[in-house]
Order: sequence, then structure tokens, then C-alpha cells
Amino acid sequence: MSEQKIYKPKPISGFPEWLPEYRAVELEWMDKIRAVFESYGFCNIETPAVEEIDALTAKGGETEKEIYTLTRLHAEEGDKEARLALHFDLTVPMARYVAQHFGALSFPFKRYQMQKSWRGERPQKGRYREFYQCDIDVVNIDDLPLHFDAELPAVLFEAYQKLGIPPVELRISNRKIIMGYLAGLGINDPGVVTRTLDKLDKVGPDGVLKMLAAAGVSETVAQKALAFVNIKTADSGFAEQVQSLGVSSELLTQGVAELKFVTDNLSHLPKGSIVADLGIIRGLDYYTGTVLEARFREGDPLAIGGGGRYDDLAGSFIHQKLPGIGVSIGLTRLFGLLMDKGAIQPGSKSPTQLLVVLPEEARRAEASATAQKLRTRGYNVELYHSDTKIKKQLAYAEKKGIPYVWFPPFKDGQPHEVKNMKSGEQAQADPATWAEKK
RNA sequence: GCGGCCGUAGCUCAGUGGUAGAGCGCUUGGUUGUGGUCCAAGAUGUCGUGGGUUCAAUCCCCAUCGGUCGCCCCA
Repeated sequence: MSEQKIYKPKPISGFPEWLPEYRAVELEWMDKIRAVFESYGFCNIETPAVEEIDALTAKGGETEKEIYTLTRLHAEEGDKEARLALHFDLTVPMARYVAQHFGALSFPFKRYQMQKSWRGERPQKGRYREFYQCDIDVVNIDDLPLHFDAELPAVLFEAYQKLGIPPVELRISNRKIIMGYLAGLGINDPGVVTRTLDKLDKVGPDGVLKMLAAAGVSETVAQKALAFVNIKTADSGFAEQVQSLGVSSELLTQGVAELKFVTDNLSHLPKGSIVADLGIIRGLDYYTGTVLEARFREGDPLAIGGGGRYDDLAGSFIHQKLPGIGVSIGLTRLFGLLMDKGAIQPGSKSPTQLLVVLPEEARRAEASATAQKLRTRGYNVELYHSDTKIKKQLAYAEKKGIPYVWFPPFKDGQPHEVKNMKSGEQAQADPATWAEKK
């Protein structure tokens, strides 16, 4: 034993990591999500972890103060790296990417990205400082058919379905509706009002009214706004309810028509999975039309995904009008929430399917060749690392959850044998022909 | 940036003003080529860090760092 001082390892808040058996599940999820995205023709890109600070902040907004910037430990004044920072989402990097490779891309550009993002905020339940997001976006030049506003939520929903998690619902609205409505009410600072209304789930109607009063909104207007965001319908019935509130504006009418189109085109999804919810507003200020949030139908009201339409995402990067719509799965949040509830069934601790026993050092060459033979036939095979007791070698397989143990000949002329660890059965086998019984 | 709670073996935690324990895990053994159960033995801690009070502090006080939950904001 060394006398070396140890640095006691500790978790870093907001930077999650999982044991192999759980990471295996996370990887499986990513494969499934990816398969759904590709089945709709989305291609993959990966952008660097870092962007220039100027690129990240080009759009402005609240997220700015959460950006992690990059410096070298021994940075000197005027260090060039100081202009770099970690991206806080995948949308801004995509916008930059599209603008940069504009001439080489084909439009509508449909891409997905599954990468980590970083935000320097205080972690809490379902909230991390390093997290995976799985984004899909469609970007086009000048105009983007409304049809995509229905297709992307459908893709998102299908991805959730494939994961085998508790039922998810998509709550959909359209920014034009709330903006048109508030304008009709004569509210000139929709930012404060929408942010307050967005908290309805958390603070309740009374809380919202109080906060609105504090923001200088009159009681009657506040009541109307509250009635508005309470509108939730499983189909296009919201349209009548909006009309009955007696406010009208061109923007409002347009928004209602768009949302109606979207809900109508999503009516094929299972009952209860789509809700037109005018209380969905969403913080990100680049959204201009359809907005949506995904959450579990029961339990935590936290968003496990979301997205929306933006009229002009890359406007700060290129003189081209590039409207788009994107949705995103908050993979780490989704996974973390279910982990906390103990709802993730752990996978295997190791990908190994077969453990080849090493009977004695003198037989290593033969055991190694056996393992290699089985690998060429497509199995994941591990050769036990030392010639310790068979007992220990089996215990190792047991502990790692390796389903089969392969016994090469212990003496010349003996046959190979394979043992099924679950049933305990053991039988002669040939490495060239053995197959796992399903 | 702000507030509540917490910080004791690898993990989950108990405990006392006189320098520490349980369960799980880990290692070894229960002979000859076979695991999961059982039994036995064993290893492990500057009781987060710094300061103060005290004859004496893991326990009291202060600070600090870290964790966690919440606020702001957000997936």
C-alpha cells in the first residue's frame, strides 16, 4: 500500500454519470431515437462543443449568463481561446452551421443532432449542467410548409413511444395566438406577462394573478389572460373557446388557423397524447409560431422535450431568410427523472456474451484461439485474464451477468463445453457451429 | 445570485463532549475442473476543510467548501 495522498473523488453537481448497466440503457435509447429520426429522413451532424462567444450570444437572451466560457489554466492576457465558450443548446450551433455551409446544403435541410450541452445554472431535480439533447430541425429557404409543424411533433411522439417509458403527451400551442390575444387586450409588454403565465402550473391561478398585479396589469385584463391560458382541448375545440373570449386580431386568427391545422393533422395519434394547450408559451424568444412541450401524462409536470417554429433563425449569421421548426428530447432529464424514480430497468453490466475459461496458463493459446473463433462468428467474447480457480472464473461471469461460459478442453482430446449460467445446463459444443438457443 | 436541509468506511446510514459502529459491498478460506445460497475469517475511515470554546471535540459555535431541494431561468 502506498502512502500517497488521495484526492477523494466526489460527484460534481449537475454533471451526471451512470454505472455501466444504466449507461447501456441510455445508449440503447439513443439508438432507438436515432432510428426514428432517420426513418423520417433526418441526417446527422455533429458540431463542436465550443462556439465563439459572439456566435452564441448573437441572438441575445437570458441564457447568456449561463454560458461556460473557455480559458486555459495558464492563460495569458489576450489569449485567443478566451473568445470560445461551450454551447448551451444545439439550435444556435445548427443555425451557425447552416449559415456557414449554406451553399453546400440541400433544402429543406433536415438534420438531427444528439450531443451534450452545458449551462452554468444551479442544478436541481431534472436540471443538469451537462446534458444530452436529441434535436431534430427542418430549415428551409424563405418559406417552410406548415405541414412540418405537424410532422415533427409526430416524430417526437414516435421516439418517446419507442423508448417504452410511461405515456407522454404533447401540449401544443401557437405563439401567434397568445401574442395576438395580448395585443388585443392592449398589453404592451408581453414578455413579463407570458413569463408569468408560464408559471401557472407552479404557482397556481392566484399566484399568477398576484404576480400580474405586481407587474402593473389590471385585474380584468389579468383575469382574461388567465382564462385564456387555461384553455385546453383534446382537439380543435379551442378555436371556439378563443372566439368566445371576444378579442380579435389578425395575428390571433392566423395563429388559431395554424394550430387547428396542426392538431387536425395529429389526430391519428393515440387519444390523449395531443393537447391543444394555450398555456404553453415557452421561454425561448426565437419561437414565432407553433410551440410545444412534451411531458409525462402523469406525475412530474416537468417538460421532457419541446420545440417550436422560428421564422428566421440564422438571421444574425446570414442575409437569407431561413425559417424552421425543431423539436428536442431532453434525454438526460428524461433519463434522470426515471432513474430517480427507480423506473429504469438496468441493462447488462457488460456486453460480453461468452466468457472463455482459461484452464491453465499452458493452454492460453488454445483458449485465446477459441475466443477469437467465436468472435469471428459475431459473438462478444472475453477470455478470462488469469488461470485462477474455475470457481473464481465462474463467479466473475456471474457477477458481470455474462450469460454463457465456454470451457475449452482441459486436456488434449477433450471436447469443448458450454454452460448456460441461467439454467446451469452444460453441454459439449463446437466453437465453429455453436449457436445461442433463443 | 438568493433561501431551506445535509456532509461519519466503496455504498446506505446509526452514534457519543473523552479520537467510532451496523448492513450491504470487497478480499480470503470451506482441498481435487464449476457460479448464484450458506458458514467462517479479514481489510478499510486525518467522522468534508479551517478556526474557536473546552482539560478534552466527530459531537457545541463560527467560517469555508461541497452535496441536495427550491427561487430566478430553463430540457
